[in-house]
Amino acid sequence: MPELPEVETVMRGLRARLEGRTIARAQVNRADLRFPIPPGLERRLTGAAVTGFRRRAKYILMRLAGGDSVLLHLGMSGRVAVSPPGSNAAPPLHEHLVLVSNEGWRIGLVDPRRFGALDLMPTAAEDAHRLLAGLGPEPLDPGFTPNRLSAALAGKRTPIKAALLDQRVVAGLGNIYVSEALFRAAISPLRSAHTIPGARAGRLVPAIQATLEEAIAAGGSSLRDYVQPDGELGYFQHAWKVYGREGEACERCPGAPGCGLIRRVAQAGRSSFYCPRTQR
DNA sequence: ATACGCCCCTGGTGGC
DNA sequence: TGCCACCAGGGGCGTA
Repeated sequence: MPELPEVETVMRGLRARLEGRTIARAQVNRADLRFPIPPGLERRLTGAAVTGFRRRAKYILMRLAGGDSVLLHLGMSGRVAVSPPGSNAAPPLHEHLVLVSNEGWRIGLVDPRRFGALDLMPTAAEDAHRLLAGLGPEPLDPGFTPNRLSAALAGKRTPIKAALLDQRVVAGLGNIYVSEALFRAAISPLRSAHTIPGARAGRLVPAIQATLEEAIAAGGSSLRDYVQPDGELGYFQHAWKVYGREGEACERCPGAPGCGLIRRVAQAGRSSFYCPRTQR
């Protein structure tokens, strides 16, 4: 799915077409996503002025004049398709929500697997929403420090890979960027989380931040169904050092004697990629 | 509290 | 060409 960089890219695409505009038309085509789209959403959106956007973890929040916020989560396969006024291409399959702005831009939420979600809540209570309430720190905020991460990992016997996927520890990382950040920090995904606090956390925090910032600058990673809202592909997938590179030589040790090849292991049912020689 | 397996759902890919 | 197993960016739930 869209992880933090992809969600950030999608949020910016929505902002460019909807912030300061009005939703002229809203249509729900299919309500049974991860949980049902609230029955009142269509009516609440129609005619609403959009005042702003915010991202929290992998969630997008769209604020409406009048005090409500729409929560959008893309799940594994969700994407947003934005098309300009006058384009009359056939709507894509699995387009569950369509918005048309007062300027005629068409915004479709497409999600084949329907693991995504839409909800409606008062803007003042955004952070109290059950899906947002337990989230850990934003990795790109100043509050995400080695000390904060160390405190969250202290005493955890679980592998660092699983700990970083836990949205209560840090919010917004997913399977791709955890592998990439651990490579950058030269830490094995198999290492127990309680051994990270200290110097390793000092490497890991900037590694997570640099990985995410570079991915955002590249428009995210494109694979399977992810494209930016304007239809362009993100291109960070070309910068992956380990994800999806099983059997290739690690770029930190190509050709070196005893050079390890990138290895794939399953942890908690998800693939982790790492270089067994340089990641310890 | 914590950790793991399983489930939600559709589609793409590669092997036979 | 067809069929089938397996895999996929998330996350919540029940069970130990």
